[in-house]
Amino acid sequence: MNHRPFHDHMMLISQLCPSDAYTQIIAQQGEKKPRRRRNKKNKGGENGASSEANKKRKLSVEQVNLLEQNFGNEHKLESERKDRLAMELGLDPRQVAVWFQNRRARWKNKKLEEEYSTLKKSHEATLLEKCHLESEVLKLKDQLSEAEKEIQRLLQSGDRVPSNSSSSSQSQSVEAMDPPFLGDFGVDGYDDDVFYVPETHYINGMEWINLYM
Amino acid sequence: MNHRPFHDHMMLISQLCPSDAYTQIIAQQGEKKPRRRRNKKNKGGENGASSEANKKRKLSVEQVNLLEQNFGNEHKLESERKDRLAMELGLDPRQVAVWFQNRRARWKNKKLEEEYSTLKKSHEATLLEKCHLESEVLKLKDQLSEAEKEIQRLLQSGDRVPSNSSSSSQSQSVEAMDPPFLGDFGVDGYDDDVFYVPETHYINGMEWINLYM
DNA sequence: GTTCAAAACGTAATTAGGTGA
DNA sequence: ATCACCTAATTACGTTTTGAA
Repeated sequence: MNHRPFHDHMMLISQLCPSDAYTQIIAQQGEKKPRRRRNKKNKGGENGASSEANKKRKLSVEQVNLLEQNFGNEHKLESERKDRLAMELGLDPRQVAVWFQNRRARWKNKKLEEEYSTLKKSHEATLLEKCHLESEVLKLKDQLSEAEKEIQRLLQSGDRVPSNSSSSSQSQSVEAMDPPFLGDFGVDGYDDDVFYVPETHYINGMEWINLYM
Repeated sequence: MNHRPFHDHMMLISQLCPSDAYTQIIAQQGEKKPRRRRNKKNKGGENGASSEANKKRKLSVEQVNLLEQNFGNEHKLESERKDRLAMELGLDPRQVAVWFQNRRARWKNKKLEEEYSTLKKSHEATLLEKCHLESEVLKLKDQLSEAEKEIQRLLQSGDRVPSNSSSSSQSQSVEAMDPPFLGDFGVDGYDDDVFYVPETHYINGMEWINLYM
């Protein structure tokens, strides 16, 4: 065992002297919401705890638990909270800050993944609906052509009926409706005959709204 | 300046004995695609160049360039290549390996983001198509109902025409057509009277389009 | 079935660049 | 106009998983 080329020397000497370095922190700003920045002076003695020979990667589970808990409450970390946490955990405030930074980065990635799979589901559902609609369109076109045939038949069989008053010219107007909007987009195959919306009304569906909520 | 609390102690004790270790590598597997893992024996002296007092985080641009170039060719890194690269770059083979690992991780994230935006575009396009289809359906239903009305009119005005032979029962079948496929899926809202919603009226300001542009 | 080096994963820490008070 | 903090990218370490011998 121990086939690690370099490093592997002196790990986890762990934190020596946890005292000190948390002395001048905690007090000194009484505002409600400094909201951000400019909280401490904190120059001079940076650091402290853990000077020479500090190799301890990996925080303990309790430390991580507390950090996670705090992260759950609020992803941002004000100085006050940072210093309090650092003290409670026996860590350098800088470490706490770093932990939060990294945690936010991780969270962002995870969120991206979640959004991806959500979007994917949504996309698949929409594709299905699109299929439904396509077959619906086919069905309706079929029915329509049947109806047109029927009309032709009726007109021929009893061809002294003069009552073609209003809407018999529709069979032609099907292809020549003005597009209400969306003059041209990248979407092909809809360049003319877009969206219709003549005398009919209503709207339907609205399921798409779910996609955004 | 220099307010870095910890670390900064002996990093990279680095590679001593640079000799050897490239002796038994190169040869010895004649397969085309070992595909993964298990390439070399390569125990013992890792390392390469760059020795004492090595503070250098951050690889030089040339180093990164060469690494990137190699990564572009192939994301996987066989021991042979690793050792060759390490030698050329004056790095520890382990550093090269780590660099590749991290690079792969980065690449994965970037790919995710790309796929996300691709999927998103696709999704939006599909939504548009779906909208088109929905209006198409409305249009057809409108036309169909007009046609049905026309048929009724014709039947009534010339009501001694006995030629209702084949397809005159259609006026009812509008709502009761068997779905061509997709008997039932997880998609709700299509169970009955799909998309029709009789005389109601519409609206749709179409402001939703703003959500995508 | 066991072994074990490399891949994969998770995360700590550093650096650089940007921002606001 | 410095200072504290942020994001993003990097480097490296530690642990777990994996697959070929």
